[in-house]
Amino acid sequence: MAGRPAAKPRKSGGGKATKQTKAESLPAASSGVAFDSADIARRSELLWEAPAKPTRGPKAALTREDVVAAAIRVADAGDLAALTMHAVASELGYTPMALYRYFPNKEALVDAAVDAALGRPPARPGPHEGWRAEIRHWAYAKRAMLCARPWLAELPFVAAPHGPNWLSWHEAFLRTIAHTGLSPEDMMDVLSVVHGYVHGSSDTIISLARATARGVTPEQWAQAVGADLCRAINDPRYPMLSGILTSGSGGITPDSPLPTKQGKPRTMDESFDWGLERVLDGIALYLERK
Amino acid sequence: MAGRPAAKPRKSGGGKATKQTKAESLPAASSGVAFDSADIARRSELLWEAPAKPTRGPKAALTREDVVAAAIRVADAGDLAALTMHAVASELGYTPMALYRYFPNKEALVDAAVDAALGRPPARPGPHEGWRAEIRHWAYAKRAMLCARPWLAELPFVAAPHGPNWLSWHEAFLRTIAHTGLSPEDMMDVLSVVHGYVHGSSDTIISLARATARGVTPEQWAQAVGADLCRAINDPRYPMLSGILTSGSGGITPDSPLPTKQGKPRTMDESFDWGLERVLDGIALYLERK
DNA sequence: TGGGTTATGTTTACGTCATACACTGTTACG
DNA sequence: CGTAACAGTGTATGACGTAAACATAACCCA
Repeated sequence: MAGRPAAKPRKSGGGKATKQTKAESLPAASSGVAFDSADIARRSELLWEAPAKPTRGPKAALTREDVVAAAIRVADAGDLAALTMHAVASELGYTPMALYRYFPNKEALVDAAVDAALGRPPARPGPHEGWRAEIRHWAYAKRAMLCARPWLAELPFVAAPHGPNWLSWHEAFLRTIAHTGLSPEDMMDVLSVVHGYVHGSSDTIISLARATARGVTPEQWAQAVGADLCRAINDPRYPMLSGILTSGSGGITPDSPLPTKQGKPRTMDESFDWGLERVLDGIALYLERK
Repeated sequence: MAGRPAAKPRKSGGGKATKQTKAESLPAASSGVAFDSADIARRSELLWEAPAKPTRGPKAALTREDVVAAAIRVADAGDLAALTMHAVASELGYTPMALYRYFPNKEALVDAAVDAALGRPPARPGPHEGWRAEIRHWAYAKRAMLCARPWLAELPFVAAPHGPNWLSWHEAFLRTIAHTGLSPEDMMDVLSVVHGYVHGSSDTIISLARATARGVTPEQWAQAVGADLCRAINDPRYPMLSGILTSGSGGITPDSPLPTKQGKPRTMDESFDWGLERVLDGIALYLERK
């Protein structure tokens, strides 16, 4: 029963991805992110080197780009757990092992899919509106990108290999502060603080984005997360949290109001803006002092 | 061959964890983090409810705390991928299935291990040194905690269930700004911006911490990451990055200098401090304006 | 035009993982 | 002492990543 027609796509799954509705199985990241210095280097290598163009064998039916696009489609439709070799292969109508002709292992495929999914950074806003408006523009775009592809945020935020798009986002940021007179070290640190804030403070909205993508209404989601937090209320160990949560504000809210007390809790976007403005103020102060 | 003595630990592995030296297999988080509103609620439930104390059967040889402690030991010794039911069980000298008497599934065990691993937040610094020093203290402690247990940072940063320790860290933060006169909304947003910055900007040092925990010297690590970034040099698509990287600063550096050009690149701790001061400046400015 | 060579996709198999199920033995209440 | 509830075990199942072997297809050179 070995290899019948071969080199002919099987069209197994029927075309579309298996969808992997299997719900969640694992609770956590499964790591595997390489940290040996050699590993980091090897992983990046694959993001940059062009595939060797062979001339002898049969023509490849796919390209790396095809596989990456399929992987992104699968992850978009499900989540990071749905991104299996089987799912990607059947999305394309091939067997899982076919993918190994394009990527040496799953890690390499995911690395490539991640970089491709980052996409290009936003174009600079019209005329020169100043660094502040430009950083804001960049930060919103980054946040929107993560919300649009919540599975990217499922990746551990430890250093991943830096692909072309990853570098583009950083490059785009640096352009926003190119004319501020900052030293190279300062520029990198400004990048780090803004990038860090955007990344680190987006978890809640990303969680919401994921939930809504699965049909949970924002109200249901807020209810669940709120109920979770409200466990702290009346717990003497958490007097501050308790006070804030019962004050009618400070709750986690989607765009619609939360079913807590009165008050006007901020939406998540408003909270993000608020924090971003603090960060920008801090940077502005530094610029003034120089 | 079914169940011979039963209810007697097997001491299978010999005592210590299998170590799971298998290196990395998966490149990425495997998600599984629950996002249905019901799931979030159910997961938190397990973090708070005390296990039902039965009275009829034989005494349980372990407690949830024992299992959690073993899980943390396993994760500490390896990484998040090493944290398998098999590894935890054999760390304790039991079969994998024994753990299911304590936790309904792996997700619940990991949730519990994560909260336990967060530990208690730091004590407030001596006398009242002002909110700024207190936030700094908190931020350093959080960062140190993440570096000490890099596997925590492998978890996707999307909202996880909020256990007792998680709430304690937040509670401790709120105490640092309790006397600043901020509104509840502002307090939550200050928390969010600092927490977001600390979390989001720690990826590099956590990556380094992981690498060094595995025997990679900081120099080797910096070399590898630097070489990765340096791919951008001379690439016309990244003029800004290129310029910064060749300027001899802005490179990613451990505590020791990087083998780039001259200049005095900041250490990662210095960069973290720098960014944190910007954030604090922004908050201070807001306080002044009120 | 026809072998040799090499790359392609498939089949099969294996090891790891989480975990369902059935089982044996244990405990303490009635 | 019986019996019901529970502890830990063995086995099995299905998903996953991927190694190895294979059958085919395209190209090269003769």
